[in-house]
Amino acid sequence: MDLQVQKLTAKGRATRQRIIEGAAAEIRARGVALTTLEDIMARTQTSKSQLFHYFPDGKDQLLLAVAAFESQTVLDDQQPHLGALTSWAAWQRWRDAVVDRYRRQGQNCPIAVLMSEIGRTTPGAQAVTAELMAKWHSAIATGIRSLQEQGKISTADDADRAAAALLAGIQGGVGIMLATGDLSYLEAALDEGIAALRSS
Amino acid sequence: MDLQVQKLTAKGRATRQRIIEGAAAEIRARGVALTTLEDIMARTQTSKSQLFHYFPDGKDQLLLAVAAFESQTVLDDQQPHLGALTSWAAWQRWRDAVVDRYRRQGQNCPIAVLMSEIGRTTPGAQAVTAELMAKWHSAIATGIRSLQEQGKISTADDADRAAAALLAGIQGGVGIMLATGDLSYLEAALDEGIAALRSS
DNA sequence: TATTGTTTGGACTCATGAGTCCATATACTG
DNA sequence: CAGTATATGGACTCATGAGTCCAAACAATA
Repeated sequence: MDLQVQKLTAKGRATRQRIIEGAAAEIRARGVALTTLEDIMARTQTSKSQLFHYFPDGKDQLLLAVAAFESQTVLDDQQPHLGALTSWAAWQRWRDAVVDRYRRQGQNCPIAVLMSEIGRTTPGAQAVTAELMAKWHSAIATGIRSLQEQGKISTADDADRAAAALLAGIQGGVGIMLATGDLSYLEAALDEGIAALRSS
Repeated sequence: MDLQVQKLTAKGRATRQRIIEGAAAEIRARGVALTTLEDIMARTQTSKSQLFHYFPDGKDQLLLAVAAFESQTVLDDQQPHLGALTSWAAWQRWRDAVVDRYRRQGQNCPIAVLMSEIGRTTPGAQAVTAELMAKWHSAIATGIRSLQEQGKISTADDADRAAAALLAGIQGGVGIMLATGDLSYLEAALDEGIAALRSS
C-alpha cells in the first residue's frame, strides 16, 4: 500500500498511528463534515507539516486510513463472540455485546462513520467498507453453518442468505438508532433474526 | 412552521418549490458534502438573493426543507403497495416495488440522503427522519395486523416488533447497497423477513 | 396611474480550511 | 562526531463557498 512506510522511524510510526486514532475519535465525536485538519492537529498534538508528511495526499488519504482503522475496530469489538457462534448461548452473548456496544456508545459509532460518512466518499473507502461487510457476513454465515452441522438449524436454510438478512438488520438498526436515537429497531432486528434461525 | 409563507405569491411558491426539488436532485446526485448553493442556483436557474429570500436562515433551512420533501418521496414511492398489505400477493408486490426502485435508482437514493447525510446534521432534520421511520413502521405493522386478522399470521407474533425488524433490514440493505453496490442484502432482508412472517 | 410589497440580479465581504514552503530540530549511520 | 535522512513547527497562499447588500424589475391593489 504505502511504499514509504519503510522510511518511518519507530517514532514516526507512533505519530502516524496517533494521527489516525485521533482523527478517528474526532470524526466519531463530531462527524466527518465538521472535522477539520486543525481539529485533528489539536487533538493529536501535531502540526500541519506532520499531517502532510505522513499523508502526502492530504485529507483523503488520512480518511482512507481512518476507514481502515475503524473497519478493524468494528470487527474487533465483536470478538470473541463473533468468531465462535457455535451454540445458541454464544449467539445470545454476541447479540448482547452488539446491543450493549451501541447502547453505551450512542452516536459515537465507528460503523456509522464508515458506512455513511467516509464510506461513500472515495472508491478506496468504498472498497474498505465492502471488505468489512464481506468479512462480517462471512463470520455470521460460518456461525449458522456451525449450528447446521450440529443439527440445530435445518440444512434447508441458505446460510449465506440468512446471514445477509441478519447483517442488513444490524446495519439498519444502527442507522435508525443514529438518526432517531431509538435502539429498539436494532434489538428487534437481532432478536427476530435469531428467532427465525431458531425456529427452522 | 414558516409564518412568512403567507406572503408568497403563486409565482413565489413555485420558485420556492423549484429550489427545493432542484436541491434535492442535486444532493441525490452528488451528495450533501459536494452540493453548494451555486450548484443549486445553476440547476434551478435562481440567484443567490432568491435562495436567501425563500430560506432566510440559509443552507440549513433549505436542507431541512429538502429533508421533508425527500421523506415524503420515500413514502409516496412505495404506494399504493405499502398502504394495502392485505394479502401475501400484495406483500410480494411491495417487496418487488422496493427492490426495483433501488435497482433502478442505484446511488441516487432519497433514503440514503435523508438517513445518512442530512438526517444527522440538525435536530430539525433528525425529527423529520424520526417521523418518517414512525410512519413507515406503522404502515408495515398495519399490514401485519391485517394478515393476523385474516388468520394468515399467528396472533402470537408481536406485529410492532416484526415490523421494526423488517424495516431495519430494509434500511440496512439500502445502506449496504450504497456502500458496496451489492443489492443482494436488501433482497435477502426482505425475502427472509417476509418468509419469517409467513412461516408463523 | 400611483403606491406598496414581492421577486430577482449580481457584486461584494468575510471566514474558513486545505495544502505549500522553508526553517529547524531530532534521530539514525558510518 | 560528521553527515544524511527523518520529524516537526508554523507562517503563508489560495480557492471556495456562505451569507450580505443595494438596486432594479415585476406584480398586486387602490
